[in-house]
Order: sequence, then C-alpha cells, then structure tokens
Amino acid sequence: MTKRTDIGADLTKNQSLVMSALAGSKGPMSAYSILDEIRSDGVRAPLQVYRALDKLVEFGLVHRLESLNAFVACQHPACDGRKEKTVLFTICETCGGVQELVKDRLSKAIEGLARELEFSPSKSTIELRGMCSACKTATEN
Amino acid sequence: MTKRTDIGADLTKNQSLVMSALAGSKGPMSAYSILDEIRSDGVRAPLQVYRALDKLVEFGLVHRLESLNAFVACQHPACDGRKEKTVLFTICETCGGVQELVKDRLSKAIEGLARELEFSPSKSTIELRGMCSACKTATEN
DNA sequence: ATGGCACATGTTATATCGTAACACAAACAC
DNA sequence: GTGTTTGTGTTACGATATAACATGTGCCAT
Repeated sequence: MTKRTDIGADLTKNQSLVMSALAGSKGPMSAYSILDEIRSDGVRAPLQVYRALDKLVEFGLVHRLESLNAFVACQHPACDGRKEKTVLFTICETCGGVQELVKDRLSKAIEGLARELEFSPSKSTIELRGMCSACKTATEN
Repeated sequence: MTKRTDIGADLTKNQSLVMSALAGSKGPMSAYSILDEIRSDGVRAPLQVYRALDKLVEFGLVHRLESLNAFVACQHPACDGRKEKTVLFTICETCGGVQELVKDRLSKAIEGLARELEFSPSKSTIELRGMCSACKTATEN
C-alpha cells in the first residue's frame, strides 16, 4: 500500500504522523519524544515509531543522527536523488541546530579513500559536533 | 593520581582493566561486553566501565564508534598527538573488523568545510559501514 | 598533622533507546 | 478465493547509559 512521491504524501498513517512530528520540529528528535508528540493521535508503542522511522529513513525523508540517537527530517526537498551521495551534518551543541550538507569535495575524498582501501561502503556517517556561527556571534559580547 | 604515558601504564585500576579488555579484542566491544570480561576482576557495575571509558577516550587511547554504540582501542601507538586530526573508521559489516585512519585529504576537506560554514567543530564522527576488501575476495568464489 | 581538595571508586536505582514474538488486518497477485 | 506482502497493534523484554549518594585515597597548603 502507498508509494512515496512528494513530501508527506502517500505515506501510511503512522509514517505521516512521525514525519509531521519531525517536520514540525526545529531540531532533531528522539524516537521517544516523537512518540510523546503523537500519542494523542493514537500511537502508543515505541515499535510503531521505530517501524515508521525505518521506512522514512529508507525513503530518504529522514536521517538518523548516530551521535545523538535521534532523527531529523531531510532538509532537501527529498534526499531521494542523493542516496548515493555523502551527506554531512553539523550539530551545534549550544543551540541544538542541525545542518545537512552535500559537498562535492568531501564526497570525492571519501570515494577516493574507499577506492584506495578497496572498501565498499554501504552507508556513511559524517557528523561534526561543535558550535555554529550564529552561536559564536551570540557569545562574543 | 596517575598520569598516562605509554599504553597501559599509569592508568587507574579500572581504566587498566577496561583498556586490556579492549586491547585483547579483535573488534569493537560494547560497554556491557567489556563489563562481562572484567567481572572476574571485581568490576561489577556499568558505571565503573563507563567512567573508565570516558577517561580512556579523553586520553585518546580509546575511540567510541557512534554507529555501533561500541568502543575500540586506538590503533595508533596512541592517538594523543592526533587529537586535532580527523579520524575515520571503516566498519566491515561482514567480519566486524574496524580500521582506523587519518587521511590528510579528508581532514583538509573537513577543515575547509568548517571554515566555509563558520562552524567550529569540537568533535568529528566519520564512520563508513560496508564490506572490507578481505571479505569481498572471500565472497567471490 | 590535619583539614581541605581533587579524583577515583563502589552501589543502587532508574532513565533512555531499541527489538523479539505474536496476532490481526488491508491490499494485491494469481 | 487463497496465498503473499506489508502495515498495524500489543506485551514483554533486552541493551545502552546516567543520576544520586557514599566512601576511599593521595596530595599539599596552612
């Protein structure tokens, strides 16, 4: 049932609920905080959330941040076309903001490295923790 | 008490126990599997392991693999001098093997990116999941 | 030497994150 | 219409991590 086309459409009920919780959040959310948001819509168990998240990640609509055990909505229209790309996240430890980027130079460096090592990556995790420019300026007073 | 100099020396009791469990393992270990290894030495609670791990990570003797929630001994003599470097891990999903690398091209790409974004990283996580060359050759039969 | 400090330790309890196993329902293929 | 796939719902549990509090131990400044 259902095929994903554009954002939010053609998702199953639980997938839509999880997706809108994430889309409505300005930062990453844990599976359990998503659950809390959508309890009022009838979702009751962690597993329902995790199952929806698995699919959303598979669709490229959501990314998992490994260093936070949390999830964010994809910041591109849909990451679908970028499945093969190397995505990087910056995570500001001050404001909690997350930025998602695809950079050619970085992708190239990773690809080159993998080739050199004869390692076939199926998934890459690149996360920078630190302080974003906005928080730095805010601190300089 | 105690100052770290070379590997294994000048660590506290619990730190040494955790360190040797990790050093004796060919792959990454979870905190709880470390605990199981060193229960016979009198370590009883997760917290004792986590505290030792925190210090060992701080010393650069151990790295945390975020995508596995697990820990590995540093594969360099001691990662100490490399604190500012960008370390990458390849994680083979077939054999469980982990390789730790420092590559200049990658470090440069990350640094350039951070500068461009005016983001100040305090820690970077770069992990490639996939299949190592050895497992690939083993599969080709 | 003793009182204060920093740090490592020990212990219990609990928070947080994630999955196994089973049952049922809806859509689809043939 | 029967079998298959996929989503759903529920209970129970496993795995990962930390809070809070008490104790021990070396150091060193007065």
